[in-house]
Amino acid sequence: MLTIGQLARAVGVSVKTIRVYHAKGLLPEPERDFSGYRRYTAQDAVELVKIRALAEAGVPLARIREFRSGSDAELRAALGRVADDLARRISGLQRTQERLRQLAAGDADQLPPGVREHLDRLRRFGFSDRWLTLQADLWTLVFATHPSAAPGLLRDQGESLDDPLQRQIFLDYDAAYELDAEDPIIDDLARRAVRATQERYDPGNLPGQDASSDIPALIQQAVNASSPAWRRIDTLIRRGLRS
Amino acid sequence: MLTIGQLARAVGVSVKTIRVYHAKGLLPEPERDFSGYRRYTAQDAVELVKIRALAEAGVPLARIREFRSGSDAELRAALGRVADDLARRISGLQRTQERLRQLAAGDADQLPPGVREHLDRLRRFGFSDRWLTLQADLWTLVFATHPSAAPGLLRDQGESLDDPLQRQIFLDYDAAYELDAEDPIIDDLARRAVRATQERYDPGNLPGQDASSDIPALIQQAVNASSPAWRRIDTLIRRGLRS
DNA sequence: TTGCTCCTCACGTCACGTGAGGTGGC
DNA sequence: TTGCTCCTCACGTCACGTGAGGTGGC
Repeated sequence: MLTIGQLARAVGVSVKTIRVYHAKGLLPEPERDFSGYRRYTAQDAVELVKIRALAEAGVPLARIREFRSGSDAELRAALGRVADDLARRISGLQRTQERLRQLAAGDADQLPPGVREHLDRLRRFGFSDRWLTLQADLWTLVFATHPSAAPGLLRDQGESLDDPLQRQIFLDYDAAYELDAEDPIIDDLARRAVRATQERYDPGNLPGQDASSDIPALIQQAVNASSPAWRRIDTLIRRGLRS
Repeated sequence: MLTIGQLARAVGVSVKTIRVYHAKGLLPEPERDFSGYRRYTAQDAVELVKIRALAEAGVPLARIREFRSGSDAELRAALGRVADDLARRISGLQRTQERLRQLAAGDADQLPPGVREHLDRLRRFGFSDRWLTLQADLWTLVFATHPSAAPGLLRDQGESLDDPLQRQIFLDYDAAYELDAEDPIIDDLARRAVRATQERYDPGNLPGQDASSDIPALIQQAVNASSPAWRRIDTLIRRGLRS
């Protein structure tokens, strides 16, 4: 009944797409008329609509062909999984859309909300410019990669600065940058940091140690790279928290 | 601060993706350290997150590069358009998901709902097997390609069969299949069909003539191909409806 | 007759993925 | 030292798109 062009228009695909599906064995080659043209039935159109639904859902063509050879029950189950996958992809795209709207609304080249204030506090407490730069980079990165978790983490960090004991540990950490890695001050600093962390957080619930976020670990690595002393403090703290 | 691998993990892309973005000029090449490794700042991560938002929204990489060179206002407007496009794509995917769920639930290899009954009626009215097959194909195709409009069109078709005059026209159409294309019966039939159509529908609101659906036209073409007499009827009816 | 559609190769494209073969960092 | 990461080509892949060069249908 239908030529390849008519079928293509009916289903909303290109002629080439249909020919590719024939070549890959997704859609059986139909009868040819006396001049060699493919002639399609409505059943072919129904098949093509099904194939398109799967292809649009992101299923690779090779897997769609496998579906055709499986049993009806298998196919049913596979379709369910594909639909679930698609649901996840859709919500991913909705998050992408949200980010686009945010980018369209404001200029994201500035510091994330609250970070400016956080940095101002650090400056007043006497932290070094190096530490401030590092913190600016850190929070920019956390906000860019984990927009939902970032505000909570920043608030937590702000609270820990309220405690003079904690604050002193951070100040000492900052100052340790230029120390020799073997300096005994470093061992003392690491011990205090471990104790303070254990008092502040439940064990097994340390911020930045949860599986959902490896960003702090990355930051830590990047931080470590810049100073042998900082590298040693990190090693000692990790050892202390594990034992 | 960050190596390419760390940046990749932070943003959730592959190392290769980042290198491709450098090669295509989407993301500027960062400084290298003394051993030739690329070293990224948090700002680079923010840039990369923006690029990914656009890429995930389906914007071609070449257009993303153009965005970077445009003014801020242009970029803002372009982002809005991208977000709108994405919204459309998302609702398309939601329809795809709905189709997948339907395929997972029931076996779609059978006739669409109501078509079986329609065909039974046609048989009782004395239509030929050829006509029944054609109608089965036609409705299967319409339901596959226009699932939301199809039930209404089928109901409309059912109603027109209630009218003995209309029904006779269809029966004569069916029977004309084997007539010579020059047979005067055909001219009479075409005149009656035009009159009935004009009485039944508002001019400019003929079903299947609206822009939203070229399916009936395709079907008609396919139908025409099988009989010179039917081809002639179609030509005469179109001429009659236009004048 | 003229424009439109169909046919089959063959090559192009887009956004990466995958080694190959070699070097640097903890 | 050993496994992991980085580097630069070069080629592969997936799902089509795009001619090339030719023929059929209204």
